[in-house]
Amino acid sequence: MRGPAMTDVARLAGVSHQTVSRVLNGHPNVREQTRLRVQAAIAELGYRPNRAARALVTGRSQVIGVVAQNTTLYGPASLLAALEQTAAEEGFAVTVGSVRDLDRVSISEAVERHLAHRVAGIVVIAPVESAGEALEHLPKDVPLVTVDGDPRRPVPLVTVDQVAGARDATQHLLEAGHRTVWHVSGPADWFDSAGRIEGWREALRSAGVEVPPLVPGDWSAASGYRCGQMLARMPEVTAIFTANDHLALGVLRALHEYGRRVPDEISVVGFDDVPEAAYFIPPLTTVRPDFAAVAQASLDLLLAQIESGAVGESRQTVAPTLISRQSVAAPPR
Amino acid sequence: MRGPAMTDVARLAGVSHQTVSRVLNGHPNVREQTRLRVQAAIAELGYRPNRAARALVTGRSQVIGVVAQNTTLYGPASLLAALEQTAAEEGFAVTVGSVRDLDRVSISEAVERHLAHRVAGIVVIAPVESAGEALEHLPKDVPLVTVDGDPRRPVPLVTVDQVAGARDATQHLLEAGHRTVWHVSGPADWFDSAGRIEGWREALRSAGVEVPPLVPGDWSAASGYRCGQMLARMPEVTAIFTANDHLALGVLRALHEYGRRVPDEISVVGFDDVPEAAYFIPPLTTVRPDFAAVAQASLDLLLAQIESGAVGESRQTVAPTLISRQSVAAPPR
DNA sequence: GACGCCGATGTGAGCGCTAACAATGTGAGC
DNA sequence: GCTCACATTGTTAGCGCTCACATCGGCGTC
Repeated sequence: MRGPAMTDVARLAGVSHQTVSRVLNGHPNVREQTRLRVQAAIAELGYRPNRAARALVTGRSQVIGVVAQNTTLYGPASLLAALEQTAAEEGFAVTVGSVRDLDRVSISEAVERHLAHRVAGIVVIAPVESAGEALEHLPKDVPLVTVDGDPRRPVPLVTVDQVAGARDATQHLLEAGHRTVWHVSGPADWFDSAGRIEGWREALRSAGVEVPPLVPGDWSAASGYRCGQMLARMPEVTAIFTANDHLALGVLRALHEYGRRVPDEISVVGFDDVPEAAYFIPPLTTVRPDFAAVAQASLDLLLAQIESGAVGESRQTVAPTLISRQSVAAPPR
Repeated sequence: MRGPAMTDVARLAGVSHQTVSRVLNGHPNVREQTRLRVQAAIAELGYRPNRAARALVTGRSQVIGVVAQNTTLYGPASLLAALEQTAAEEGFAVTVGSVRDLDRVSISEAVERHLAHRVAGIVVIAPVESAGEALEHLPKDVPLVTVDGDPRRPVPLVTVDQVAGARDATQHLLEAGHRTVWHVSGPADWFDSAGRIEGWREALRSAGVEVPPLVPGDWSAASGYRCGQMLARMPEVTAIFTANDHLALGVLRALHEYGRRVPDEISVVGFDDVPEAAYFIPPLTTVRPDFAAVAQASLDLLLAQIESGAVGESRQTVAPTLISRQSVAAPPR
């Protein structure tokens, strides 16, 4: 019942199994004619090399493990998909090890599970404070890259340039003529949140503008709605930058309920550019991170580590793009 | 550099490697005292069994392959996450093999890739017509379950009861007093679409009500917007059931632009209950599929096949729930 | 007290592959 | 014609594990 093995192919092609192995791995010193014969035999038998056997002998499988928490959120889901796509192009499979919490124990366990499978490398999507510590106490002998992780830790890191994105968004609102910009943030322990807050503050400060108090949310439309209910009743608020699009959606609804028109009275800018953002009421101006680029960069870093054997420490930042739609206008006079 | 192997543990515990194996696999005939000694040795060395070696000798790894197309969409992403969660509880890892198109060649390739890794079973998320054929021509010797696949094919299948969900949605609108219900559908080649269309038609027919022409969309908010622009200009339209929430979002925006108030003039019901649906303007009444239940059912079916060795043929249907919010009201008089 | 039985443990083989080395064949160079 | 270098192919030995079977005691039984 088991499929054909290398020896079966070898027998059919009239060569040794080692020659079959050489053909499979693109070894140079194989005569063209032999190669063709082997390939014909492979095709005839429908032979597929057994990855498990290869992994056993080489000590590494062509699999990359991804550790992530909530792959239902738009960001992580997009990233995961992009990672999978990119990995496939490089001949790697991806296994997901999702995790209930991003604390030290959970992450260690997920990583250990991946190690048991002898993955070639691990990508940890570790966007929160609590994950940072875990990463420094991991086995050092496996290639590892962090995505959206702690910028201060000495671990290879790829991340969207949150600060730049937030600065762009805030500046965009200031340039539209607003005296200042309010910010509905993500959860306090997320680096993404922190970066976006920093970019927002930076933009306001360098414009010499008063920095209003932070309005803390938690990524969800629900919390955006709650924050929006508050902001809607403050007449001095004319511009809001939310840490993601779903927060913006909640804010938009609250503003709508309070009869505050967007963008005539209040302008709103989001972050993420979820596919539906263009169909919010009104269409949302937002900042689009390039998940494909993040995935590519992560994989490049990982593959470099895998090939060199050295554990790197570089970090890469991917710049996001401001997508201008109709939720921003000049403030009412 | 390689971690400790079974023999290292055996040596430390003063037993044979086979006894270690027995402890690891929970074999009954091991003396308690021996078991403890072995476990102590495992802990001391930080030993992790090499899955690749086990996969090699057993011919099956504790991995489940998932084939899916677009894991960025809310439905597939949720399903994947649920599948991963459930599999982890059963001691299985999940590898994703995403696929550009759901045609026969792409699916076969993805399945073959999984087979090369000797996965224990495969879950194919195959919601479109073109995938159906591929599934009948797959190797029969690997446990396989289809999710949201072709109800007419003789393949194990788990699916959300689209028909029932759509019927509920439509009936809900009829009960609110609407004379009939229009439907913005998903793409024609998706089974989900077909089921929802069927449920909608069924509900209308059994209420003895005229069935209006179908308005075909493609899941996206963009197409919902286009359809909405058309429906907004038809005074006789008072109730719309859209095949998913994003379509509904597009429809809502179009209606808003045309000044048609929801739900005062027109009621709208969606499908999926995306987390933001409660924060649409107005909050969307929708149908919530139970992804966790689908994942559980798929895995149960798969594990049953894995254990029995037989390729099953059962199918399971998971009933969705209507979530009532504010986008539905009685029609204007 | 010899016998058989059963629970606990050890032994040897082999899963399918790659890495290292050995053994050919082939042609250039003298 | 013979040697040497090099390209091509074969041989052997595991990788770390499980499976099938062998072995070893201790127990109850007659």
